[in-house]
Amino acid sequence: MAAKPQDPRPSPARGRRSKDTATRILDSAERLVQVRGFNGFSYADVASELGVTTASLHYHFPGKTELGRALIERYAERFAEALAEIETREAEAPARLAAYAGLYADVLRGRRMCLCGMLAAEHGTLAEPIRDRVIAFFDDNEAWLQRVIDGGRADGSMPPGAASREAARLIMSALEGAMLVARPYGDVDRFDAAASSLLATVTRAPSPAA
Amino acid sequence: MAAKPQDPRPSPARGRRSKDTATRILDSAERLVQVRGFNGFSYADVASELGVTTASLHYHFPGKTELGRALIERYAERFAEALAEIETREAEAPARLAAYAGLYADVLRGRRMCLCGMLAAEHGTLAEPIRDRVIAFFDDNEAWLQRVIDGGRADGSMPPGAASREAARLIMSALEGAMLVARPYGDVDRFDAAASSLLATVTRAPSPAA
DNA sequence: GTCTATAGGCAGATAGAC
DNA sequence: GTCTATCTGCCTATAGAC
Repeated sequence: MAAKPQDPRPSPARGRRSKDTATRILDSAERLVQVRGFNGFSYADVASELGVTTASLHYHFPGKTELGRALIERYAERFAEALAEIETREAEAPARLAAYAGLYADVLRGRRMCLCGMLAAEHGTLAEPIRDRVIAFFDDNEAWLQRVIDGGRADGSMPPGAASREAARLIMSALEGAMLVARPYGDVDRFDAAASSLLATVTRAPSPAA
Repeated sequence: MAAKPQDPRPSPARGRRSKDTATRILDSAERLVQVRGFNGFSYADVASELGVTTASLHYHFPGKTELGRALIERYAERFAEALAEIETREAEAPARLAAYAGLYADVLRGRRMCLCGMLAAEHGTLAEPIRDRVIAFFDDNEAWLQRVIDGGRADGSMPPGAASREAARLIMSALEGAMLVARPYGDVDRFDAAASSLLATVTRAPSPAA
């Protein structure tokens, strides 16, 4: 569903050769958006990185909006797969939350911002199809987090507490913010520290007073 | 130290007439950066908003970098004043933290992102003088929060807990992230909910287990 | 201080040859 | 699919008149 029908396979035999052009465009553009922002990169940047012309990019993605749309769709797809993988790998809610934070840390280690966090900052300048998908990404993340929290409370691995929806929103927002702030410092430790103290407060039992 | 010597006052008698041009430029550019990002606005945007030409802007701020620098400096100055005002108005640490979060909520109500949060997202494309000042802004905020937390623990208005520096970083990062995420939704309530559950966890006593 | 005029470059985008 | 060539428009920035 990404960009083209493209079933009549091109030359590289589709086995495990070099990726096709559309994929390489997405890879390059994705990194550029995560590092420089959607308004901070151009077709020319991608083209020169790939050694092709901008006309070629326009063949695969007619406009910057379509490229952006494809970028988020692929990103959200991969993120969803990573979340599913966490659920099969980690049984308990606290470990799942820690692994979730680890996903963010991995992105940050590549000196990148979360794609959708970046687009959220620029949302005032984005076309509607892109805005909509940014929101859908956040909604999906929240829903997953909420399910994890509810599950953890049900099986006793998480203490009871405030509404799970609010907790889910806090976790996602705080991790996005921790990435945002850590990046100018070039300091992943700063993110890790924020993430672990966040998860510590969410995971620990509520105070006796509560 | 903002932009010009400008002591030989111009026509408007400097009493309480319309603001001078440099100030009006800063006001317009500030809003544009907070809504659209530094790479999402142009001199032409500011000029048309003010009914002047871009050449006039270049007289006051030779380049976009100098404008950005002036923008942050003024923003940081005003933020510092707001923090000082909070300290005189609120005696106890929890109230001070709530007022701090209220500052962010006010910005968000104007449909704006924190200026430095926005610039942090774009930091990969910014000139060094701007990057440096973004970091300085965050450092100042963290230092203030840490002092508030330490003070609250000393006077008993805050429970003891993990390192105050980490707590300060978490608060600032989480509030920046809550703004970032809430803005595409156009939903200030979403921010308020995240802020209050954040402050609730920071303000409440640590768990019996801890 | 603000203007007109303009330079010079880069942006996103398209037509049409190969 | 990818290229060359080109368009139009916007961008930052400057020179010089008023």
